[in-house]
Amino acid sequence: MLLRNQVEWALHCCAVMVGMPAERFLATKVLAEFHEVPKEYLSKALQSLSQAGIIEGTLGPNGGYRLAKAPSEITFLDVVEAVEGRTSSFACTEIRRNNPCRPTRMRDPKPCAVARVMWEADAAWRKTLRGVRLSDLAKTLESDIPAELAAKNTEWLLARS
Amino acid sequence: MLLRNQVEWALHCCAVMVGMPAERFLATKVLAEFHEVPKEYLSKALQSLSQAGIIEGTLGPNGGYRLAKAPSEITFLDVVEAVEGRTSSFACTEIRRNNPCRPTRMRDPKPCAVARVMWEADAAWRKTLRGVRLSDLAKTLESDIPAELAAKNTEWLLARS
DNA sequence: CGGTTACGGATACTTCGTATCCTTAAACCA
DNA sequence: TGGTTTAAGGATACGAAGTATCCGTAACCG
Ligand code: SF4
Ligand code: SF4
Repeated sequence: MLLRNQVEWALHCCAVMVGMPAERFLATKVLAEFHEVPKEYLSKALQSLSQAGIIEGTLGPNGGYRLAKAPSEITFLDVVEAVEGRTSSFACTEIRRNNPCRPTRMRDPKPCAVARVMWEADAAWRKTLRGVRLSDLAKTLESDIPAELAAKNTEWLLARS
Repeated sequence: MLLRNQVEWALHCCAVMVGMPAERFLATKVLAEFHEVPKEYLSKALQSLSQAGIIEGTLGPNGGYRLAKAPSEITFLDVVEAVEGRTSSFACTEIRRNNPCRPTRMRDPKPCAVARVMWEADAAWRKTLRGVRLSDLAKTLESDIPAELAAKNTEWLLARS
């Protein structure tokens, strides 16, 4: 069970956008070159984010994407679910219905104990992701990344928009 | 991102074994017929559980598998990790190293902020699974499943061992 | 108008989960 | 002792899903 690498790309792109001056758009091409990932494929991830209302895009020269909301209004879960989907990691096939002893017309009042536990774990995973916002990430990166490098990154990105 | 359905099978097989009288072995063939899943493929999942020390197998007629430990000593996480693996759901490709502005010889003191959050969420998922034991599951099933059906299941399974 | 960009559909490639088959070795039984 | 049953594990085929690329369209800009 592995998350798509688009999740990583999407999160990094968001991290980059948080550091950009408001109203400025970043083109897919620039983001792809910055991370050295295939432009066309990264585009799909950004489209997912756009569709989810996390970022917004504009066309034409100087076009691209920017955050559609305040960084404090965007959680990790928003980003992850936009590209990975909202379905639980545990899929229930209802194999208990195959039980040969079970009366054919028996009704299942509720999801079985196994599924409930697995879904609870999935909820805990999502709760953790929902608890971290892009604004939190920005603050962490501020102390993680040397100010000099951060400035150089912003400059590099803006020069190509 | 989806767990293999072997996880579901493994958990259900464990649930069944908890209800069996101690020392009795259940053959792969019987477990497969009970759940209506392919015997040869289910066998792989059971082998994983066996290798993880969760169940133990014996050969020959009346052979099969049984729990290797007390139900209170086996957690959901043990079962899930045995078949699904212990690697985190978030794989870090270290794409921050591709940053063209980054000094080539720069050392990364620690995993970046993005990865730390994702791994924290993964830890929360595992923590939830570690908190539920097979003995807990047995207790829940006891109130979920009519006693009559439970008895019939046990009888059906024992008759074929 | 021509160039740039997001957008979305279609398509190929690659990886991984699913499933089956076969052989070996151990345990049991007649 | 020899034949049967079963777990164990390697090899292989198949299918689904993730990865990646290509192309046409529509919007934006100078
Ligand atoms: S986990 Fe429970 S609800 Fe899901 S298929 Fe198995 S028995 Fe049914
Ligand atoms: S998540 Fe962080 S550590 Fe992992 S690849 Fe991205 S930048 Fe590197």
